[in-house]
Parts: sequence; C-alpha cells; structure tokens
Amino acid sequence: MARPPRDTKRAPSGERKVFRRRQEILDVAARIFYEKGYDATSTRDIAEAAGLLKGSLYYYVETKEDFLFEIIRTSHEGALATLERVRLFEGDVLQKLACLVREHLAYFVQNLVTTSVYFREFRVLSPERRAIIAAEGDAYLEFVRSLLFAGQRDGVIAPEIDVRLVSIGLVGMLNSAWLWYQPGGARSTDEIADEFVKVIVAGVASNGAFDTAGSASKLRSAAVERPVAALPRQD
Amino acid sequence: MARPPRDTKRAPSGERKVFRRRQEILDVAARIFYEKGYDATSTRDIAEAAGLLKGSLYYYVETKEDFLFEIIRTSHEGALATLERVRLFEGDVLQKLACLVREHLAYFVQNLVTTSVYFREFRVLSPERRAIIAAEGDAYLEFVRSLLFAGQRDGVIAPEIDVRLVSIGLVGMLNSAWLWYQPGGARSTDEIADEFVKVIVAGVASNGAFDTAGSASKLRSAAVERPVAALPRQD
Amino acid sequence: MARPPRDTKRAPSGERKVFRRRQEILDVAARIFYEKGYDATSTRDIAEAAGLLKGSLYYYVETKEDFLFEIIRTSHEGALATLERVRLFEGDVLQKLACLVREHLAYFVQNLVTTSVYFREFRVLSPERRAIIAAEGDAYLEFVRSLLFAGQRDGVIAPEIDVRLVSIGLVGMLNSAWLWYQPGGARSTDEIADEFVKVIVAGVASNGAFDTAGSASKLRSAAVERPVAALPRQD
Amino acid sequence: MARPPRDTKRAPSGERKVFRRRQEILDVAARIFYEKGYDATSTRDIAEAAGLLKGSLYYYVETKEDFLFEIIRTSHEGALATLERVRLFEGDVLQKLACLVREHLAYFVQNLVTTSVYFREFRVLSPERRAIIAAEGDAYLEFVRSLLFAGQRDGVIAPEIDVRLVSIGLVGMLNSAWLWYQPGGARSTDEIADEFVKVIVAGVASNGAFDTAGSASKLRSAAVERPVAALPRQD
DNA sequence: GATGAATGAGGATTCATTCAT
DNA sequence: GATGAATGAATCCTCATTCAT
Repeated sequence: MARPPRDTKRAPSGERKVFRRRQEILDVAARIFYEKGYDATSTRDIAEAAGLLKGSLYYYVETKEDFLFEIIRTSHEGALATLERVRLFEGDVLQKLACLVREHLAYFVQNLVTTSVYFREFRVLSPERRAIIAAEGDAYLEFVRSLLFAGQRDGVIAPEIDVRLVSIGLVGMLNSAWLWYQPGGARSTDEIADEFVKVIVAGVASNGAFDTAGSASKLRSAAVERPVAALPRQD
Repeated sequence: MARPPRDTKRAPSGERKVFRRRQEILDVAARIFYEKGYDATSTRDIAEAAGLLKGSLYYYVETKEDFLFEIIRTSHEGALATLERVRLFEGDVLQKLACLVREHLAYFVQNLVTTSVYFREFRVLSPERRAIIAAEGDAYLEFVRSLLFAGQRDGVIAPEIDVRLVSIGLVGMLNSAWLWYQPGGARSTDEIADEFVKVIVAGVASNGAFDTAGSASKLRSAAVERPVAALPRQD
Repeated sequence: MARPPRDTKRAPSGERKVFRRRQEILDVAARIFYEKGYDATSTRDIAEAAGLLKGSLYYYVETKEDFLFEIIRTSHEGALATLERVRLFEGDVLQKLACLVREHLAYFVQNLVTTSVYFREFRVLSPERRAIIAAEGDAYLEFVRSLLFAGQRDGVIAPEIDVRLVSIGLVGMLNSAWLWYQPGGARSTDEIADEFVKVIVAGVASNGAFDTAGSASKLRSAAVERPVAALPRQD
Repeated sequence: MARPPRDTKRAPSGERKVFRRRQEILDVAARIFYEKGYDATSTRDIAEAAGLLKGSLYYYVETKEDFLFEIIRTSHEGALATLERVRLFEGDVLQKLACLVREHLAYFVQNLVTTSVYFREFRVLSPERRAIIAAEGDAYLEFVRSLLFAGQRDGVIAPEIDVRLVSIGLVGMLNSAWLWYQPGGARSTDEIADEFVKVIVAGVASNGAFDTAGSASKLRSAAVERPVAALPRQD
C-alpha cells in the first residue's frame, strides 16, 4: 500500500484533491495560453474556463506568472526526462542520435500544448525563473554535444564538424517542430522523425562525407558563447 | 529639363521628413520591442525613447500594432529579397543551397533586432495581418522545395529524401538563429554559415548517402498539409 | 415547506445586494447625466459620486454606454407601463385621451431626471440599442392612433382630422414637457394636465362632443416660472 | 450699385472670400453635427469634409464651439425673423395663429439641418452663449402669448384657457418637428401645417369662433412614413 | 475552497489646440 | 491662408490582485 508521497501530516485526501484541482486549472491555463498567448489571456479567462471566479484562482497560485512557470517547468522537465531513454538506448552513437531525434519529436507531439507555451512564452518569465529553467536546459545541449564528441572519438562522426555549432543547429531544427507540426497531419511522428534522422545522420556521419572543402572556410575551434538554449530553453 | 510641376518646393523634402521621422520612431520601437517584448512595451516607452509624448506617436501611426506590423513587414520583405541573390547565384543546386544558407544567416545577423521581433511577436499581429505576411512567406519555403526537387532531378540530392519535410527542417534550423546568435561571438557569420552548409549539404546530397535504411520506416508520400512557415513566417 | 435547494443561503440576499448597489450607481449616473450631459460626464464623475474608483464601475457594467442604456430603458418601460392604466380607464375615448395626457405628464414629472436623460441622450446610444428602444416605442404612438381612430368611429372625434399627423403633434407636445417643466413650479401637475387636456380635447373633438367646462379642474392663474424657450430655444 | 456692407477699409474682395469660405465651412460643420452629433464630431472630421487640415480651421474660428454657436445663432435668428411675417399678416388673431404655425413649420423644413443641430446641441454651448440665445428666444414665446391674450380680449379665444401653459404646449408641439419631419415624406409642409392649424385653432378658439372646414386645404390621406417616435422614443 | 466587491495602477487612444514655417 | 508636427490633458477601459466573509 503506497503512502501518499509527501507531506502526509493530515488531510491526505483533502490535500490530494487540492493538488488535483490545481493541476486541472494548470491544464486549462496551458490550453488558453496556447490558444491566445499569455499576455492576451486574462486571469478571468482562466477562471471562467476552470469554472471558478477570478479571485478564487489565488487560492492555488500567487501570481498569474505562477501558472506559466508551472506549465513551462513541467514541460521542460518532461523533455529532459526523454534524455534518460536515449542514454539507456543500446547502440552506437549514430543510433543514439537517431533515438534522440525520435524521442525529441515524440515528446513535442505528445505535449504540443505545453511545449508550445514553453517556446512562445519563455521570455515573459521573470529573470530568476528564466535562469532556473535555463540552467536545467543547458544539460540537454551538453548531452547532444557529448554524443557528437563521442562519435568523433569513435570515428563515426566527421572530425571536421564543429560540434558546438552543429549541436545548436540540430537542436534548433528539432525545436522548430512546434511551429509546423500539425496534429492531424498526413505523416505519423515516426515517419517525420525518420526523415529527419536520415538527413541529420547523413549530415554528420563521417562515412558520408561530402566535400565541402571549397565552401568552408578554415574553422577555428572557439565556442559560441551563448548558444541555443537546450532542448526547450529558448533564451 | 522641366522640373516636376508642383509640390516640388515642399513636398519632397516635407514628405521625406515625415517619412524619416517615422522610420526613426520605428527603429526605436523595434529596439524596445527587442529588449522588452511587445506586450511589455508601453507606447510611453516608445514615445520617450523617440523624444515625444505618448499622444504624439499617433501622428505617425494609428495603433500600437502598426509599429509591430511595419517592423515585421520590413523585416520579412528584406528576408525575401535575399532569395533574389540566391536565384542569380551561378552554380549547381548544392552550391545554390549553400548560398541560400549563407544569405539567410547573413540577413539574420545584419538584422538581428527586427528579425527577432518578427519571430517573437508574429503572433500578436491581427489575423488579417498575419495572413498578409504568411502569404508572402510561403514563397520562401516553396523556393527551398523547388531547389531540392531540382537537385533530385539532377541526381545531386538523394532521391529518398522527402523534400517537403526536409525543407521544413532546414528552414526551421536556419530560423532558430535569432535564438542563439550572439553579435559579438567568436565566430564570424561566414564561419557559422560554412559549418551549417557542411552538415546540411552532406545531409541531403546523394553522393554521400548514409545507409539509413535500418532506421527509417517505410515512407508514404503524402504531404504534410500545413508545414512550417516559410523563412520568416512562423505560424 | 421545502426551501429552495441551493443558492438559498447566499444568493438571494447576495444577488439583491449587487442589484441594489448597481441601481444606486445607475441613479447617481442618471443624475449626473441630467446635470452635465452624457458626453460631459466622465466615468470618474460617476465613480466619485457613487463612492468608488473609476475602474470599479466596471464590476457593474461593461461600458459607459451601459449606464445610459439602462437608464433610458427603464425610463422608457416605465412610460410604456402608464399605457396600461389608460387602457383600463373606464370612459369614452375623450376621457381616455384625457387620462393619457394626465398619465403622460405625471410620469414625466415623477421621473424628470431619467426622462430628461432619455430625451437628451437617446441618440448617443448605439444603433442597435436605439432600435431596441424604438421598437418598443412605436407601441405608444400606435396606441394614441388607435384611440383617435376609435373616437372617429364613435363620432366623438372630428372625422376630418388626420389621425397620424395629429397623434404625432400631440405626442410631440407632451414629450416637450421635460424642456419646460419646473419641479417647484406654481402649478401642480394636475393643473398643467387639465390645461393641456382642455386644449387637446377641444382640438380634436367633434363639435359639441366634449364639454370643456366640465373636464377642467379649477385653475389658478399662477405662472410657470421657466417655461419652454421660445421658438428654438430648448433650455 | 450696392457697397460692400461693412468694414470696407481694404481688400474687400479678399475679406469677402474669407467670409464665404468661413460660411462654407460652417455649412459643412452643420451637416456633420447633424449626422453624427457635436460631441462625436472631431475637428478633423470638419476639416476633412471642408478640404483642409485640422489646424487650418483655427484661421476661421477660435474654438470648436464657435462652429456650433454660429450655426445655432444663425438658425435661431432666422427663426425669429419669421415672426416678422406673422406680424405683418393681415387677419384676425386666429388667422395670425394659423400663419404662425405655417411659418414655423416652413422654417423648420427649409432649415432642417441647422434647426436640428440647434435643438440637439443647444446645451453644449457655454452658459454665456446659451444665455445670449435664450434671451432672444423668449421673444418668441412672448409673441405667442400676446397673440393668445389678444384673442381672448377679442373674444375669439376661449377665456378659460391658461395662456402661458397653452403657449408652451403649442410651441413644444411645433418644436418637435425636427424629430419627426421627413424630407421626402408623403405630405407637403403645407398639408402638415394645415392639419396642425386645424387642431390647434379648434383647441383654443372660443366655441364657434373658427370654421375648421374652411381653413384646411385639401388633404390627401397618404401617411407620413416615419413619423415621430412613440412616447418616449425620440428618433 | 470559494466568492464578491473593490482596488489602483497602468494601458492605448483621442482630440482640441498651438505655432513656427 | 494653410500646413505639419507636436502637445498635454483627458478619456474609457483592463486587469492582476486583495481580503473580508
């Protein structure tokens, strides 16, 4: 018999009910933010959609921004969690890369509303909160980089590739999904992912080297200081 | 040589003066939108930065949204104009593709403020105005597609690539630049572009084909109905 | 005796309270509109007079025009309601006509503020709202007409009278009351009404159908202090 | 050869031109006030309709209210001038009364725009200006009264009538014309006037003093399409 | 847990008016 | 005579937030 996870002092079912209600409201809020944008959404909109009055929201939350933060944090953490599956994936670097692409896109698709809110509204968060998300988010980019570095070490990824820049581009590409993915589209997520995998892996793999000698200038290895946020970070 | 009949004394310099002042204000507005976001920017912020009073802005503009629209439209049209240079570029498809990547990134870098405002705030535009931009914007994606199709016809681009999806991914990748590009970064735009070119071209080129057969599921050829917006479109 | 199931504890007194407060504010607004005119009255004026802040008005109303509409609608419906008493009045057509004049004037006098606001500001209402009022309002004129027509049928009203035109003139005359009626004037409403009755009935009655002397109460000769402006004056 | 009336020191034609232009602008303003109401009309509306810019109006006028005052004053003086014709009319009191009704209505019809503006907007004038108009205006009512008193002296007007009240009612009736008169209506002004004359004269005349049948011109029975609003309707 | 009533600061916008040119 | 650019005060309205009940 599982115990209620935390804070069990009393009124366990009561507390859980509040928790559930709160989650309901957050879901409602996410959907409205998704549809109208954060700034264009009033607390009244949220309250009405959740079936209570404006003022009553403040039982669950302290400021309107709290809604946004909770939504973004949850979305972000979910995205980071997909990395775990990539880590556990058995295969070489290229296969892991393919796995990452698939997981990333799958997560987007399954969480389109919150993911979109995250990407659209990240910047309205307070600097402090932005920093919290950003810190976690760097881990994602770091993971991609380490994957690419490992691939170079293993010889399956072209050595002339600038890992920092390419990882940014790759993540940027995947992160654009919320802008074009259509829930009822003609392709399954898997099909979309496969297509991306094809191009990305071919792009970075060493055995498929394309002679870009002519067009590429000599690359110094200096890093781009403030690269793309990680998976879901956008600032 | 006859002089233009009337309006000559005042109108040209006069009209130009309003025009110039208006442009000044638009530039100021763009910068503030860039720094604080559209919704967080008050008309008073703009007015003060431009050296007039709140109300005086309305001599140049009818609504606050007009500022945004003007900024976005200009940014968007500038981006579309880069396609002309790609069209005129002499070379095969892969070289043209490389050219497009360079021009795209160069435009972003040189117009970071307006481009960023465009991407961040596109959705606050009224549906009508969004539609205006979107309509023009489809041309960009269409161009990329025709380029890839031509490459497949010429045999330089892998035939198994789904042009629609890949063009979306490619454009999505380039469009993410505003999120990570740092004006004073260690890399020149050319270097960054070269890096992207390397990966992209390698990714789509047929001669460097990577065997993705294992990872790719069977692809049906149905199109994605409403794929990513064009270059600068985002909705 | 079962109590109404829910909402009973709070709702009735609660709802009534808002309702009452709203009515208070409407009354205050009517008075200020009466004194300064609608356009010259700011929401701040209303709020201050009602003892709240500008913004707080919008808890009770959605736009400033709502105040006006509510005032006018109430005034209008009250006026229409007087017709009921005329309908129930026992007597011949001429006596009913006399009754109508008295009721009409009595209503004006007892509701001078709202009636005046109605007449002064009717045109600032939106076309939609104007139409709502107007639709109801036609009933009044229609009633007067049917009364006059009935009188012609009965032979008590001169057959050569154009009922449509005369009813307009009659109503126009009564409706001018708000322009000249003085609350503290030397004449009672009854006396004023009698005077009008005399002239109107004499004006429309067939020869000999109405005994002027009988219907008039004893008139004192005191003047109405601030009567209607002259020809075109209206204040 | 008539000399320019006043202020002939110099630039007679120049001054006249300004005068004419000013009158043009006043006419334009009157029409817009008539259509939209004074408060809803901006100086820009007037300027545009007159073919110049907002600021340029102030060459002709010092404040927006000046437009209104000029319009109302002109309208008012024109109305008063009709009294002259009534004074000169040869006939007994009842005939003079009939003449007054006709002149009054004729003036309204021929000056519907300015008359309506006068009635609608009189109250937005400053107290000082209102007083100016009002002072002149009392003469009108005074004239009507003296007419009725004379009629009582001559025995053609019923002695039991309260002249003050009845004159108010009579004028109120005539003054309501702007609310219901329709330029393209089925009745001529004369026909309308005759109808009013019939009732009014019958209403005030001593028994048998006035032959109703004789004074009325032949009446067609066509209806007035959009007559006065109902009781409290005013549009 | 939720409501109802209000707050108070700030928002975009309007507009009569001015005045140097 | 008219323009163009700006003023500055006022306007209606929005909205996140509070708190006694």
